[in-house]
Amino acid sequence: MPKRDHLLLRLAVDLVILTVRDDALQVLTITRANEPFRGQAALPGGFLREGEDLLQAAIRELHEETGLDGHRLYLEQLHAYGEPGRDPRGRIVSVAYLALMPDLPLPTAGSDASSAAWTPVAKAAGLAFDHDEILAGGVERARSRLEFQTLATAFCGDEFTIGDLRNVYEVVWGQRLDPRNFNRKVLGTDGFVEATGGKRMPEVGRPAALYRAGGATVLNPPILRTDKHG
Amino acid sequence: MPKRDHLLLRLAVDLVILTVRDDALQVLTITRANEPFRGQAALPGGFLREGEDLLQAAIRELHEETGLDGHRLYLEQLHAYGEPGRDPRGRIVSVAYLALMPDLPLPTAGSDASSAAWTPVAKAAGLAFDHDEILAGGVERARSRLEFQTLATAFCGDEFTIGDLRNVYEVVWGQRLDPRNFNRKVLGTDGFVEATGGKRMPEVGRPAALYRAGGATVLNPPILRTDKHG
DNA sequence: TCAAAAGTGTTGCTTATACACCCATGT
DNA sequence: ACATGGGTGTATAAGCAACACTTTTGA
Repeated sequence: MPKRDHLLLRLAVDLVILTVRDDALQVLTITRANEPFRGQAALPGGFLREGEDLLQAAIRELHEETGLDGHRLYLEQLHAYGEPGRDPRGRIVSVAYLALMPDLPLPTAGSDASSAAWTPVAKAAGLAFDHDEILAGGVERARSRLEFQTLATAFCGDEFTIGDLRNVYEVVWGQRLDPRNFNRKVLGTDGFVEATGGKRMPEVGRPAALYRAGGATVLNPPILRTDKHG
Repeated sequence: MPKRDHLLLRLAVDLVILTVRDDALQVLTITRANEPFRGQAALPGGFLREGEDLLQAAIRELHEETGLDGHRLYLEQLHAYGEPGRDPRGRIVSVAYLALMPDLPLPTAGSDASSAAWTPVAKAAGLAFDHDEILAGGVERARSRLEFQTLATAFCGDEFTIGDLRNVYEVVWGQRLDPRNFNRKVLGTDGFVEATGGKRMPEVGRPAALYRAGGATVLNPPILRTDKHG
């Protein structure tokens, strides 16, 4: 058997970690401490280890970079990138994962050891490697997922108002939604959210009922972007 | 840097090649000539080579197994599988690709060198490795794609009737569709199909107009499965 | 003339959208 | 009182499923 059938390579797992923060869709980036691309922003990630599944590696990297428990976050595989020249260090294939999380204070943030920072997706150009492309794929996946699945709740904390949820949609899609119709769509979908019974006082205006994420994952009927079709 | 950060592995590309044949959704399987799983059915695939992109590898494997030009087929990446124990030969991560093609005679079929054969998806249990799971993922992706994209035409030849196209949907979804409504949906979607001007005589009944694939890829409005929501 | 598949018209139900309107709070 | 966001009701429009009906062929 020819040698070329036995190409050995390393496998990286890169993370597109998204949150909604300050009314903007933001992505967690790190500043590279080593060459190549030293000092440049990049997506967090690392190499697959022995005896480790891809998802396990994604959860581990997520924990290492943010201190968060990846088991409790929404995490899905995005795409594999394997262009020969994509990493100057050699032949490295990357499997990208998408993580969605609420705007929590990062446990490792503030420590000198961590260079993780939130960057608005709209300003996150010029990432290292092919991470611009990976980020674009992750953002588009998230946008699309909101249409057909209930995971907008993954951007919210344990308790949230319908207004919070609507804000997630508006920020992720970059599009205004009718608050009244949105309300009914969400409450009319069994298992999307369930009332906690509590209320939250806004700075101004009527108190809003609080909800937590329901058991459903598919969103039927879907909540469609109107400008979806180019 | 610890050694475990430098795990070397091989990367395989496996293909879920689907067609509609004899009114059934069928998948191309090969019979394994070597251990492990010698003599057992499996999805076609092979190892990534030096200097080769993942998609290039998929196109190459497709050509080697079927003799077909992968550049002319619908081909998309499905998912990466990396469970440590998935391949007895060692640490092998597999990236699965989905290919859709019309029911053409395979150029390599019939030759002793090739063990490629069409197997109805409904009967394709017990494949080698984790290929049952990969196949299931590919089939579900194809079913879902038909709802929102125009690629049902990828299952048809250069020229086809609306009835042919409807048969693709019915077979892939395992669901009957109203011929009259289907007709209007397809013809009412700009760029889905364009008339060639020709007609085809069926064995019995009125001749049907012939069409070829149009330029559109997104299907707006979508053609939805009714039983979609479990 | 009949069977079978292609294709058109129409009806009525189901949804979505747009927007009028009311509710509950802080200032 | 009024500004502000939360929430309900409703009319109009659009979409789709169901099905009656016509067309075009071979036998």
